[in-house]
Amino acid sequence: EIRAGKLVQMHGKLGNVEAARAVYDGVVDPDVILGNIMITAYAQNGCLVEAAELYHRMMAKDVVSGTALLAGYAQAGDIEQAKLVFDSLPQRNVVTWNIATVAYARNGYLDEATASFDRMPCRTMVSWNAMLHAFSEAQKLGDAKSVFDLMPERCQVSWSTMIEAYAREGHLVEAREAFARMPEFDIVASTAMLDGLGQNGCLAEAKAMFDQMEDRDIVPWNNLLAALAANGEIEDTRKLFEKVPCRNVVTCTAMCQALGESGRLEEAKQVFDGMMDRNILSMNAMLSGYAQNGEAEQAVKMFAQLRGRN
RNA sequence: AGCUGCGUACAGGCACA
Repeated sequence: EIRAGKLVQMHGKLGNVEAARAVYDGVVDPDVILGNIMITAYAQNGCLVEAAELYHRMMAKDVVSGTALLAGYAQAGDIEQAKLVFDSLPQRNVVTWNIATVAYARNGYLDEATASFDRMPCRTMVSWNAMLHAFSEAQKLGDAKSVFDLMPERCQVSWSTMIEAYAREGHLVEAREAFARMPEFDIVASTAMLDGLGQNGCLAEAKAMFDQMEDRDIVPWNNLLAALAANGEIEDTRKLFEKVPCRNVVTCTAMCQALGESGRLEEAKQVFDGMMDRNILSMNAMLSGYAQNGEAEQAVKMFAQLRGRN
């Protein structure tokens, strides 16, 4: 039964709801946890009707069942339904409250998010981090700082969120200071710092930060690439692009965009054609490349393709 | 009772903005 759970979960994560359901249906007497995994699989893929139906049909439910359903509506941005579900739940725990708080914040209801946070019976580190991030996103630096200072304890997520909040408002002094005060190294915090430096024109410092990083994943590469491109250093951008160990859509889209903006349409096209998986954003980059270089016809074609995807 | 663990739900960095 544990293996069935893993399977259902895996199919759900890959977006294959039918396969998940098939495995679930093959289990004779599914227990609560398996049912919860199935609800999650539905919820994460936007199958909210099915998720709700399963929830209501399940004989044995626990607090996770309802919370998983709530998470589905929250993720879909359906605040109304999410609120209805939240109010109807027989039990709520701190995760339930966290999801409600984040759901409000993500959909622009910052006051409701704050109210939810304030009304929570108890808070975990996740609750505090979520609130911190909510203020950061809403560009309420002062509130973010208050949350950060009031938190009973801070983890790496807290620090990187705070650094990002500073950097996004251009408060590099504070960002650097927070970064220096962090107890241990963290890849995400370093990357946030690097990006902040790059976005605010401190190219040399961003480079230095990049060189200092020991375990870089793709994101710092992409950030440095963006910083170079924003500085108009198209040659260096191109050189760096060649060196990126395993490029992803973001890398290629940024490169394509930069090449288009600098009038190198042929190269932009090459990068675009070499991309493994294109999405709306990469197509949009190519489209604006055509548009900016007077290729109206190609631009229109790309636009048609882009619409075909929706 | 206490401690420890678990197959399930929640928070941080990149391209368009």
